Amino acid sequence: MPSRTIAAKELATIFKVVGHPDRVRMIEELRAGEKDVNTLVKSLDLPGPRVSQHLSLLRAHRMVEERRDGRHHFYHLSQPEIAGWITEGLNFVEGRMSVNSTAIAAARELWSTEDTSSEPT
Amino acid sequence: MPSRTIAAKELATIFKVVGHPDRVRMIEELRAGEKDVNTLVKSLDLPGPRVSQHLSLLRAHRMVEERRDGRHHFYHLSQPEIAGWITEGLNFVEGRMSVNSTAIAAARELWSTEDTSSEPT
DNA sequence: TCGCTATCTTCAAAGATGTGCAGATGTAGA
DNA sequence: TCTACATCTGCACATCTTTGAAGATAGCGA
Repeated sequence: MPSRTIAAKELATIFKVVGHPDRVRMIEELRAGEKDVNTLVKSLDLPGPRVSQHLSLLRAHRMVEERRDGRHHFYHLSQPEIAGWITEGLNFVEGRMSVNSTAIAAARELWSTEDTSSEPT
Repeated sequence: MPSRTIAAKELATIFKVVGHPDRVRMIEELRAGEKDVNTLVKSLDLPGPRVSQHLSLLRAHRMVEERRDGRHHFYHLSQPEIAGWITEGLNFVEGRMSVNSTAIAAARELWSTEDTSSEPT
């Protein structure tokens, strides 16, 4: 199989994994640093099992890593730069139809400023 | 609906659209400039209707634009920079399991050098 | 003009995959 | 044991993908 076919398949996999609103939001939540499952459940306002499933998928694709402390499971991005890359996608969202572009601008504002990731002290 | 929810939904849509190997390859093919459908069919080695369907989806999301000349339908990226953005995703592919990383490196080589897009003379 | 061919799109149906939910099952601390 | 935290399982539902056949449009030659 030619290398560009392999690469296309792998890239598509990544895109597919990120291609869900809940998961996009989870990654953006984790941009600011590690969080435990319950915190995510509350801040995303989603049922527990659902968050758990999304995390399990992200974990399977090595996009997040788990750290356990007692009964708390903390997750963090294994490649924090991925959050910035995702945000860059907003450039291709703007200018498309059926989009409230002020909402996009606001989100970009929110997500570009919070880059306090994984830099311990 | 909060702006980050809207943005997450829109972003997820983009990711989902790009989240298919055929479509990744199509976008990378179009990076070098516009091509007609038959050329894509041959270079991707895919059945015609399938290419057409993928193009139709990309068109619906304003990622490509069509130009007709006789019986030929030419397509080009409406935002050529999107190809570079997709290639950046390779950074997050490398280092994951079950991936032949030399193939990824080769693909990056291929795709990063071909940036002769939409610059007419 | 008529028929033929090439190019491309659309449609419908079957199969594959992803999602959402509810309930059961771990796991750790009190 | 009881409770809180989190995951896992199985099923119904929805969406995506693939394929083949049919439809639209444009050029070409008799």
